[in-house]
Amino acid sequence: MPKAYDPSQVEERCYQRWMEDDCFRARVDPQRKPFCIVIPPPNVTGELHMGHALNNTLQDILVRWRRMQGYSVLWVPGTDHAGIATQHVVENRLAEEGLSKEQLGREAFLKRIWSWKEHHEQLIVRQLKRLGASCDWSRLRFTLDERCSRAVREVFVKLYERGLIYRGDYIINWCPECGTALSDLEVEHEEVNGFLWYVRYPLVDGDGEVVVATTRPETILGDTAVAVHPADARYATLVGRKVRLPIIGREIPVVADEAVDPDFGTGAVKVTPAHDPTDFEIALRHRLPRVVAMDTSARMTEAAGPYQGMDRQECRSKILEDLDQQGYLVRREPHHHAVGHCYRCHSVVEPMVSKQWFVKIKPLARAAIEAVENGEIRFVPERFARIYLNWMENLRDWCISRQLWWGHRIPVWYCQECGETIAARQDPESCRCGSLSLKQDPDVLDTWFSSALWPFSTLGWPDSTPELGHFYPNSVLVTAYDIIFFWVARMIMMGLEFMGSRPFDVVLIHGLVRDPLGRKMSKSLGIGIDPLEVVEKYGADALRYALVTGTTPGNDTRFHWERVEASRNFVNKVWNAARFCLMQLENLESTRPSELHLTDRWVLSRLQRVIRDTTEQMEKYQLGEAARILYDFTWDEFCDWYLELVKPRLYGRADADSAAAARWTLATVLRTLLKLLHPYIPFVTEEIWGRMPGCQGHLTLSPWPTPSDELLDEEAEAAMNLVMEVVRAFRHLRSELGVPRQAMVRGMVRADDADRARVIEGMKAYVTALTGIDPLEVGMSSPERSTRAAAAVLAGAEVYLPVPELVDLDREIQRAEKALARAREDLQRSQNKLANQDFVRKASPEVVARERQKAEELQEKVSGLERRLRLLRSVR
RNA sequence: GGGCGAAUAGCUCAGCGGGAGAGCACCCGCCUUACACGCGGGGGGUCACAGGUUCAAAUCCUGUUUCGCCCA
Repeated sequence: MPKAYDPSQVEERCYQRWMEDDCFRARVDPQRKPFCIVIPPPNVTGELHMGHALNNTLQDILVRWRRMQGYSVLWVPGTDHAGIATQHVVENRLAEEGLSKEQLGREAFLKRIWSWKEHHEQLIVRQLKRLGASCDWSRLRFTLDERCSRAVREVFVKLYERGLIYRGDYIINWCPECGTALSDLEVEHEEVNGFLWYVRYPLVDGDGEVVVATTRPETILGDTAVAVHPADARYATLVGRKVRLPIIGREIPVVADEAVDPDFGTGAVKVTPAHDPTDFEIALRHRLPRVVAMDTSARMTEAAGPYQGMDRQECRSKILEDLDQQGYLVRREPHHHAVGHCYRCHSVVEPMVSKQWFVKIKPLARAAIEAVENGEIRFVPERFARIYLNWMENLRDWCISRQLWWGHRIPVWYCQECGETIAARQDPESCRCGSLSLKQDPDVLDTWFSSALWPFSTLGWPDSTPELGHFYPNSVLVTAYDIIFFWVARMIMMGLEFMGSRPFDVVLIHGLVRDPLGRKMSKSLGIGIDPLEVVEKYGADALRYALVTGTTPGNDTRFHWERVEASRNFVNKVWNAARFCLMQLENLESTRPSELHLTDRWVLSRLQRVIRDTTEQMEKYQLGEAARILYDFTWDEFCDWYLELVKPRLYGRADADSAAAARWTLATVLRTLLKLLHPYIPFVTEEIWGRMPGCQGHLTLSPWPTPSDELLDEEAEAAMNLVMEVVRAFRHLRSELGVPRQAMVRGMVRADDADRARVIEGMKAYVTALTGIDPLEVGMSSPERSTRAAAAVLAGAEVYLPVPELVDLDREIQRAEKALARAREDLQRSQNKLANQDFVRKASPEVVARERQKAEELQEKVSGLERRLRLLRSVR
């Protein structure tokens, strides 16, 4: 076994063995409780980033843990076709070859994307395997594969039949760059410093005028009214009159509408129904016409008169110039406002009237709100439930059509003869009217429409498969908070609508992985760190451990190489602890020895608590906290204390029974620790497991430990606490006095009572082994010449190091005084508490008992220090 | 404008009603036959601020400040 653990020699081979033995295959077993997670499908656009690494590590921890607990576990892997993003990337590739998708044609272009998809899907699967993800690979899905597509059609048609999907002319967000409509969610609002322009609109009758303020002067060309607030006295006389649009001269009415904010600008606003959502609503109320002044490539239309053909930027500058020249521009003031940008290409989005397909959201949202309100679906941490509800409660209809080629083609056909609209599960051959001339809608669906079905489409829906019956609802959904609205909310709506029940019990939310400076990792900024690079350098176990420790659900984390290094060190620590154990375990006795040593009883007792605490934390999804408990126990108690304590029994010529008990304990603790650690660091633990005598099969399929009450041993824990205190005291004194490490020195322990004396007497050899104190005298009275010794006073015992040549009496007095002052202070505080009747009456009995014990110990310490000081002062 | 989060050791962060913690960094001493990816010892914090609730507050409530995020 090599001295340092080398993940590159282990991990891939290890994963291969799991696959060969089919460890991750899910089986529908009604006898066992199901545990099912569907992966948040990564986009086939690219490769995995650090966020995916975190997301999948969390899932894998849960899945491995439940599998060991005996659940029938299914983790469904898969990828997402990511409409806009993937089409974009492939289009860019084409552009490099000097080609456009139009030149290629729809079919050929789609073929290109499919081959892109094949390549990236493979890449992603490989990456997930490198991370250790224990998915059931036989069930790999893709949002655009045949099964998922069937589910999409089924849902679309059903919603259409139920009147929950409709097509119509409404204001949508248009990205001129991507050439498609976007949903409200796909628009990112960014604060920009722009201007507010004040423009004069002369009255048609008489010589008055209205001044309106606008941030988008080019939309003047689409104005069909001016609106004021009905209660605004300034404009009361103007309502019902007409103004003339500057430059193009169209006459438009002044209307009164509640939607106008009298405090914005002049209180009079221009109304551009075809290019602004609020104005669109106003126009409906006042039956105003819509003038489309800009087309889908953000160029001005015929309606823009002299500006026709200009793009929006150009038009804005030109019209401002013209307005100014013709005396219509009153003034301009700096204005800070939010402008919508496309979440994919980042160009400015234009609100625009357009014929699109929508999902009526209100009826679906109602049930989705209720499911979270009544606790059917639980968010961890809980605060995300409020965020979810807040958003769900004021939703607008969901625009689902996209002017793309890559995606689920909308299953709707239009009859070229009678104009009938047909939504169908199977491609129809003919119309009801008998016509064969049907044309399918050219658009595709929003990617999130198909991801919304993921929890059941991956299990075979709309067929009623055994998987669907067993694994739906899913147990947990693990995802970052940034797609709660995009994805989680929509899955809940669709699950409730089509399965009649929630898609999952728990939504476990995690944060984003940021760079060391707290910036969002971004490939374009060159500050992304490739998880595979980390895996290659430090191993997957180290990366996994680094990602989940020191984090708490829902909070962002920064990626630090030092943390990975620390995790690598931990993995190595486990490896070496095991190496030590395995060197001792050649002749493993599998039966429990009749007699256990104090140290055995102690470590076994502590182990029971660790089993209980880790499991409890995991049940609460506190995976970072569980990892911390395991780290502390493994490193501090098991390695630093137990392994050192056990050496004399194994190396020395101690009796065979004791050595056998030691080996049994080593094996027991190590075996249990490997199990507990396995969900976090699956590779190294499995590798060690494979080398342990008496461990059969795969660790990953072995049962999760349960704590045994019979091994809990408070007496042993108390005794060991005293021993450890004594050891620490000796080490401290040696270090303080500068006694060289190699030098054996005499030491004494005076115990306050016989029990304690017996404990230390019994552990003499071990104290010596750990401290280099030899001989060690244990008694109940102060040693002779103790004034010439350095001393430490503990609760119930004193420790002496008689090295007269190194002891400075004044320094000893000082040390004792300092310790006494501190002990007295602590004692006082404790006594005050206990003297408080309210405390004794109201605090829980355990707390009071603990406080009493603490006061007692402090009293012992104070008395001891007082004795010590009297003595020291008397000889001075 | 509405909502959410953060503020704890030099740095990065856990802890979230009863003894201030970890990793890294720092200081001292060690190649002690599992591990220098290590071992032993040590220093370092009015837990942002101001009120309140409570026998008890870093932890709960209210307000303030600073930073970040989401929605409109």
